[in-house]
Amino acid sequence: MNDLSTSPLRIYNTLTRRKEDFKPITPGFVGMYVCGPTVYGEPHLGHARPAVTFDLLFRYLKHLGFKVRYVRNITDVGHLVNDADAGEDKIAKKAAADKLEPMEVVRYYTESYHVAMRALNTLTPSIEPTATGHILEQIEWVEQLLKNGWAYESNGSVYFDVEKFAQSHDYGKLSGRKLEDLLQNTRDLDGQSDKKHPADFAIWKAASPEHIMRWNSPWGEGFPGWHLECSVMSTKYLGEEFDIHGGGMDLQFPHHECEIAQSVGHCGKESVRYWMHNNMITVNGGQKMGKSLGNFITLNELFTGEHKLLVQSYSPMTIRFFMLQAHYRSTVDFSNEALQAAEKGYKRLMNAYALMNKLEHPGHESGDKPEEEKAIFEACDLAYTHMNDDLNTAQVLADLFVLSSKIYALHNKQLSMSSISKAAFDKMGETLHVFINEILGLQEEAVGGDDGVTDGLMELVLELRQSARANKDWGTSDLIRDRLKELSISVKDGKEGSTWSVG
RNA sequence: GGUCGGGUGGCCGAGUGGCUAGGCAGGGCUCUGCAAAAGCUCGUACAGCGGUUCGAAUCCGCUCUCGACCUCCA
Repeated sequence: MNDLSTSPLRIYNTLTRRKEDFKPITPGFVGMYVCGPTVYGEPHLGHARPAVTFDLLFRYLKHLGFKVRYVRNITDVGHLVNDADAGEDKIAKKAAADKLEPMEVVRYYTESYHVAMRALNTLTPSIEPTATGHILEQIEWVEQLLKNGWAYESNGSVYFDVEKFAQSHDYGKLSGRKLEDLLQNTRDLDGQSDKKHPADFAIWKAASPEHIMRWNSPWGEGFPGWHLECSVMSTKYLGEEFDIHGGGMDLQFPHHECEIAQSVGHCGKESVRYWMHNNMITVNGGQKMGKSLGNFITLNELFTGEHKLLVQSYSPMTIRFFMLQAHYRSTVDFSNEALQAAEKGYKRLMNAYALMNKLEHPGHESGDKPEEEKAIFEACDLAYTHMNDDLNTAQVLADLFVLSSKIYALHNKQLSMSSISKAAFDKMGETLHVFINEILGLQEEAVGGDDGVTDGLMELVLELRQSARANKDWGTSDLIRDRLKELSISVKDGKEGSTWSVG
């Protein structure tokens, strides 16, 4: 385990609205639960943000030496369309429209989600439970909540009694809401509900005749209320008390608020120690992304460039880098200009990293430029300091760019290797490796074969070109460079010979 | 309307009382057969108006503006 004594990991807890030192319930172990996707459509930018944010946390916690169990659910039942007509189950509607079984829809989009998440280099969660796989457990929770007096049955549905709960508990503490305010805003709306109080929420919902996703229960055929699955599955796999619960800010209310109420109602205590919420994604200058606005971009469209708002394609790593350049609690705005900037920045960083691995240090124990030495050690330390400060990846990347500059300078002989010690050189390489690969999850984008054939061929081509250059045969030399350029291979001539890269 | 969170240089985006964020784009210089890359360097920003302070992008108030959530419901 790394030494945390200098600066402990601090994370922002939505519950307290403060950054807190992270201390796991069981030393050495961390349980984290993150709200995953509802699989009724193509994965889009909105899916990428929490996935990357909590992948980052997962990676960092593991790097710090914790044994982490990361649970991210797949919601595959009973989802309503909220950007179209109200009152329709998203998955059921999609299934009806395409004449498919609901589970065919679920299967298809779960796979799409996994493919996109792999492309973004997110690690597979330890457990990825589905709501449909936990119907029995959810029914048991409903029964327990009824038994504990926190719920009531009404026409085949079961509702959580928020009004009663609020009398003895602070319902709304997570999102800063008050029950009275909620009442005010709901009073004049549809009063034909089975609910006693407008703020009550369904934990079991009776299925209407046309509803195709339905299960038997003590209250008749129906399906579980959507807040329930997360409470049930998180506590099943992480225990009645666990460390971190994450998700998008949009889920704070009502979803996470309801989870708290359910957990208290069922377990007699709150389950979650640290609530973490990533901010949302906007498009083209702060517009929210929505199908109705015509700026809804799926990840696949981003990867291929096939969308009317996109002037080019953007690779998965560009997207990941772009999101990491912002802090996870800030909104991040997508535009072609911003993405192109990110693409270049990403390549600059990765190129520096590749050069680092080719550089060799003679081995002397002290350098003759103490200020360079100091700058390197400082940047390496700051990377950890900034990461520990609520995962401030924007600053971490800035620190890594400081190191990048040193590497380029060393590579171009603008900075002599004699300037820095072996220790500084090694520290720099180690820091870059750990942060880029392990923590930030950035990787070289796969191009061509990695069987050594491409490398060998390029070596040969560049050797031939080098001999042409030695003969001042600029025609041949430039022809080779131009033709390679047409194949998207850039050749750069340096003092120590030429290097090539794709893109 | 209610609750909460934002508005930073050409673009993106850190930063919460005084010290260079960083990336991209642009100008200059160096290197270079040319090109590219890279290094050095320049720009000197903090929505507006007041206030607190020796000193504010950073704290307080007001205004403007953007966004999230706010019946049913994953």
